[in-house]
Amino acid sequence: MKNSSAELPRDYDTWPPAQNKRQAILNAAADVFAQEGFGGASIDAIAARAGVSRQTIYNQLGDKDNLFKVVVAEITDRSSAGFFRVLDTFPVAPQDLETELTQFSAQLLRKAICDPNGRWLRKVVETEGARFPELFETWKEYGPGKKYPAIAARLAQLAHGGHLEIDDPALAARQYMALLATDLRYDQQLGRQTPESEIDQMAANATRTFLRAFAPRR
Amino acid sequence: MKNSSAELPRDYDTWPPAQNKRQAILNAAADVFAQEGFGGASIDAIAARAGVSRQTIYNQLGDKDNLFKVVVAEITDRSSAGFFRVLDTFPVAPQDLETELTQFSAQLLRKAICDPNGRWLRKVVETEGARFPELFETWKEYGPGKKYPAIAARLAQLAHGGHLEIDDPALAARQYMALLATDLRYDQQLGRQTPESEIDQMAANATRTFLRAFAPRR
DNA sequence: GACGGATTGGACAATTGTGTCCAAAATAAT
DNA sequence: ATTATTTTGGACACAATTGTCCAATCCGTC
Repeated sequence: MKNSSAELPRDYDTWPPAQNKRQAILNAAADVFAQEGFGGASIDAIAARAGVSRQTIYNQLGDKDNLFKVVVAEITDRSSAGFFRVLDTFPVAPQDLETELTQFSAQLLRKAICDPNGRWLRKVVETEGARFPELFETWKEYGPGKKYPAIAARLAQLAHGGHLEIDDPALAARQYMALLATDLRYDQQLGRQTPESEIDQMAANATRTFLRAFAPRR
Repeated sequence: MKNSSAELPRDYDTWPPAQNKRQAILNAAADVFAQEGFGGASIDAIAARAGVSRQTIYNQLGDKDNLFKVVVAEITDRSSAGFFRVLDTFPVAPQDLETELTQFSAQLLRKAICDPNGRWLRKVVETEGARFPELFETWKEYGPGKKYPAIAARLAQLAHGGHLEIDDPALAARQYMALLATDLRYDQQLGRQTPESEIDQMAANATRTFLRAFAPRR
C-alpha cells in the first residue's frame, strides 16, 4: 500500500531486528519523515511501520522533535561515511584519466548520491531545514562543508600532476558534482528510482564533459 | 515571526488586493504549503496569512486538496511563462558568444530559476510529488518536458551555425542547466537567498565551463 | 522456576485540524 | 435606497495526533 519511492536507508550492520528495536524505529522514522514531512508524519505511522508499540518509541527516543534529530544525525553519519569510503578510490595518479575518473564517478553516484541515505538527507534538508536550523548547521558542516573541499583537493592534485588545467579547484569541484547530478535530479524529483543500468552512462556523460572543459589545452 | 525564506510568488497583474481575495489566498497558500508541506499546512494558517476568513477559502476553492491543486497549476503557469519570455532572448546568431550567452544565462537565473515561482515549484514537487502523481505529470510535461527540448533546440542551432560542437543536444541542454544551477542548490538547500550580486558570477562560471567543453576544437 | 527490565496495548486528556452551518455584517450592483 | 452577493466569525461534530499512565505480558538471565 505504502510502497513509496523513498525507501528506508537500512543498515545491516546491527542485526537481527529483534535485538535492536531502536534501529527499526529509526529506519521507519526515516521513511515516514521523508514521505510525509515532519508535520505530516505521525508517531503512530512510524510505530506501525517499525512493527513496534508507540510507547516504545517514547521510551527509547523521547518526543517527536528528539526522534527527528536523532534520525538526522544517524543518516548524516552513514551518508558521510559512505562518501569518504568512495573518495578513497579517487584516481590521484591515473594511467587513463577518463576511464578511471568515469569509474570513480559511477561509484560516487551509486554509493554516495543515489544511495538511500543521501537521497533522504537531501530531501529532508530541503523540506525541514527552516524548522531545525541548528540541526542543519551541523549537516552543512559535515555535508557540503567537508565533501566539496575534499573533491576540490583531489582535483587540485590532478591539476598539479598536469592531468587537468584548473583555475579554481573549489569551483571545479562544485561543477563536477553538478554535472554528476545532472540527470539524477530530473529523475528523482519525482520518485523515479534511477535504474542501475543508466548510472554508468550518467557517469560517462558527466566525466566526458568535465574533462573536455578542464583537460589541458593540447 | 514567520519570516521564512520561502516567499510567496506574487503577481501584481491583478490588483488591488481587495478585489481579488482569491489571489491573496493563493499567495498565502503557496507560502504555507512551501513552508510546512501539505500535511503540515493548516487552512487556518493560510487564512490568517491571507487576511481572510477560513470560510472564504472553502467558498472559493473547495477543500484542501483542491486548493493545493489550484495553487500548483497557477504557479506552474507563471513559472513557465517566465521561462519562455527569457528564452526569446537566446543568442541564436551571436557576435560574441561567451558574452551574449553569459548575459542570457544571468537572465535565466534571475527570472526563471531563482525567481520565487521556480523555487516554490521545485520544492513542492520534491516534497509532495508522490502524493499527487497526476498533478505532477502535468508539471513534468510543462516543466522539464518543454523547457529542456527548447534549450536543446537553441543549442543545436548554435552548433549548426558552427559556434558549438555538440553530439547530443539534449544532453548538452541538461548539462548546461545543471551547470547554471551549480551554486544555486548549494545556497538554496538551506533557505539562503542567493544574493543578486552573485548571479552574474554564477552565470559567468557556468557559461565559461560550458563553452570550454562545447566550443569547437580550435 | 523466579526475577527484573523492556515491551505491549489500551485508555486517557488536551490539542489541533477539517469541513459544515448559519446569522450578522460588510460590500457591490441596481 | 434597496437588493443581491460576499465575507465574516463563531459554533459545531468529527477525526487525528501527541504525550502520559498503567497493568498485563514477554524475554533473557540467574
